[in-house]
Amino acid sequence: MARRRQAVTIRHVAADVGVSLQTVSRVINNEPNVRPELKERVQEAIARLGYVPSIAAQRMSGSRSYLILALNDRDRTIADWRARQGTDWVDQMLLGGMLKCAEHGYRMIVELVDTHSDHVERELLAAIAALQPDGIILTPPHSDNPLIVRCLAEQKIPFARIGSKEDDVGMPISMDDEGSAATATRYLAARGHRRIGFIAGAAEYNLSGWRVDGWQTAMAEAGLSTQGLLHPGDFTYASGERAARALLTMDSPPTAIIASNDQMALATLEVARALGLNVPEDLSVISFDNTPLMQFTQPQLTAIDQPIAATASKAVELIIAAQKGEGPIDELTVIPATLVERGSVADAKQTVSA
Amino acid sequence: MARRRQAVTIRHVAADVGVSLQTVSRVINNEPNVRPELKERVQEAIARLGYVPSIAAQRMSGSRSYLILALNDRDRTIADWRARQGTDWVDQMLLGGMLKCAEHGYRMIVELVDTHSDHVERELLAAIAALQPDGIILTPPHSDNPLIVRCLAEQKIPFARIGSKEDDVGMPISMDDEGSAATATRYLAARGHRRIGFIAGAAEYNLSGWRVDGWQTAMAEAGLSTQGLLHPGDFTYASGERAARALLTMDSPPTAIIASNDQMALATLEVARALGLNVPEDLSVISFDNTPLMQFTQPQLTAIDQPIAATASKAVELIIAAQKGEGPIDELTVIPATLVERGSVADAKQTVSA
DNA sequence: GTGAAAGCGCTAACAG
DNA sequence: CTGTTAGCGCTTTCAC
Repeated sequence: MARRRQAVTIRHVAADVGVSLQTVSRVINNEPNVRPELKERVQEAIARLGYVPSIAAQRMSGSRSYLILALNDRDRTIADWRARQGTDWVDQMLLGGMLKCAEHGYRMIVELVDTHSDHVERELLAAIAALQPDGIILTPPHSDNPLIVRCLAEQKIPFARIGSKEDDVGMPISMDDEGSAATATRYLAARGHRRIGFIAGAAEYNLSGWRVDGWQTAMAEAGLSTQGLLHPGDFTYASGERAARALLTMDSPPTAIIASNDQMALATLEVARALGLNVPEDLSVISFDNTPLMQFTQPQLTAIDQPIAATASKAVELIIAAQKGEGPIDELTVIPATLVERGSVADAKQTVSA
Repeated sequence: MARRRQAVTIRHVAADVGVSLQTVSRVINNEPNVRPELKERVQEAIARLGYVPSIAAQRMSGSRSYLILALNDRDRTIADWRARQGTDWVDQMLLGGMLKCAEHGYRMIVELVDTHSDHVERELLAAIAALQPDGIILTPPHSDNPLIVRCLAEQKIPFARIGSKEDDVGMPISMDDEGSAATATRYLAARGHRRIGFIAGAAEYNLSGWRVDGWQTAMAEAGLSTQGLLHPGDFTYASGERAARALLTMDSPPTAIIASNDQMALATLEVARALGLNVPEDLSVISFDNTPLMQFTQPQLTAIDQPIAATASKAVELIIAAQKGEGPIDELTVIPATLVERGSVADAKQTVSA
């Protein structure tokens, strides 16, 4: 393979304009101390010559790499891709994150890391050493993985923690899990539901707990009991099936169920069907995440939409700001989630008791 | 921001073992001229110190960048992401391409380029100058965009052309569009269908034509006429709707329709419903692509599955091989596609005529 | 087989 | 305000 060299370098530009490399460098990086007139001439030459700085060289000389790593959990991500169930988490991250990166001349690289591996740190350090990214975006469940978080803190790389509320290190961004769970609960209560079941997500994800909290808060607000109405799950279809079956076969079963993700909501739909319950007439269902499938179920599912793109976009902004020396923003950023109304919720039937 | 430097460099390793930088470099790159015993000691030190070469530095000194660019059409990709219809093209590319990259120590960067822009070349050149990738994967419709192809050929960067059959420059890889269209057609013919309609894809994509070719070939084989059974489309739902309506309202309409992508198949389903036709009893439908949604339509759609992951994986292999100086493989690589049987195809009804 | 020297394209630090 | 100098970490020559 022929050794490929930069076609046009800072040198060419400098020679063309008749200034030093430094001046060109200053113009590129929008630094002060260049006369407007000169700056303009340099910019003209850059455009005319089609000069684009080499990221590798910029990184080498100790400046930015213009690279942001988006760290996702290896097993879960690959499983989602293989399953082809329409889970578009990565797409939404790219939509929000990558486009925001592009606005600032950055690139986003998706990196998969096994959160359970005993050498997470080594994997991470290797990626950092190889790429020298300017920032890292952690997604659940990495966002609260102490090994990863500590490792990054030591490296002094700005990092955003999506789905985390820990503000000890890094920049936490939550999608308002608690608030949106409460919203869903209130929405059901307003329709007359008194017994609202809740299927929790994997305990490994902190957001699972917040969703439960939101439900409990709203239930308490409405003066409703949660006794026996909470069932654990782990985000898988199978766990949703077990939970839904347990909830729907109990004495005085719930008339509405909130599932902590789409797969478990899908399972709930199926269990209801098997039990001869019509959705939404006999059972209202609300799911979390709102992946594309939710528009194609029978009936279409009312769901809490996770603002993944907006969150990823915000994460990139925070990183770039931190990188500019504006210091990491360690207060929690909350991106609001919304309830998408579809066809899986109906008013509760009139109770027989007076 | 503190100027971040490599924690452990080739220098540390060299000093640790007591050899020159050169020797360490040779070991890293698996080059000859290092005694096995020495090589082992160096490798041990690398592992112990946790040394990982800096990609930026490697690129700087004229070697590989270990970066592969996956070029997708900006508008279409963003539209798909925004629509949240479950189109998982990018995911499947990552699944196949990124994992294959990882096997070889490469990274894949997704890059969006507007194929219609009059400065495609400038955009492309800018990405190349900035990233200095070792190879580029072109996806439709970029794969046959003469501006892009010529530009890359001049840059002497190995590039794969997914969905192309042009072997003039670059490495073409097709997903057997013609063959799989023929497969679908034969599958329907074997079930007694004599009038099989075909909705073509956007003319801008060469593969649209190949799919038509495959259909025509198989129809001819079976001694069936294609007269009036071909209708243009452009991959959008709206165009599928128009085409399906035209086909189904003609005199002696088709009893089966093959749509060149999922959106148009979805539209066909809807038009059939509007026309009071039951699928599959009155009309059989086969779609192309097999995005996740196809499992959730009513009925589930029988579809030709596009082996995107396998294709992307192959593209990465070709690039890495070419990069190693094994020279570009310019013969067409064909990745076989398969027909996924679901519920949208039934035997043709007995014709009334004896 | 192994090592020393030079330089990739850029920026930080310092002079002027 | 502008230019000069000295590397960043690595690989390529080219000696030995």
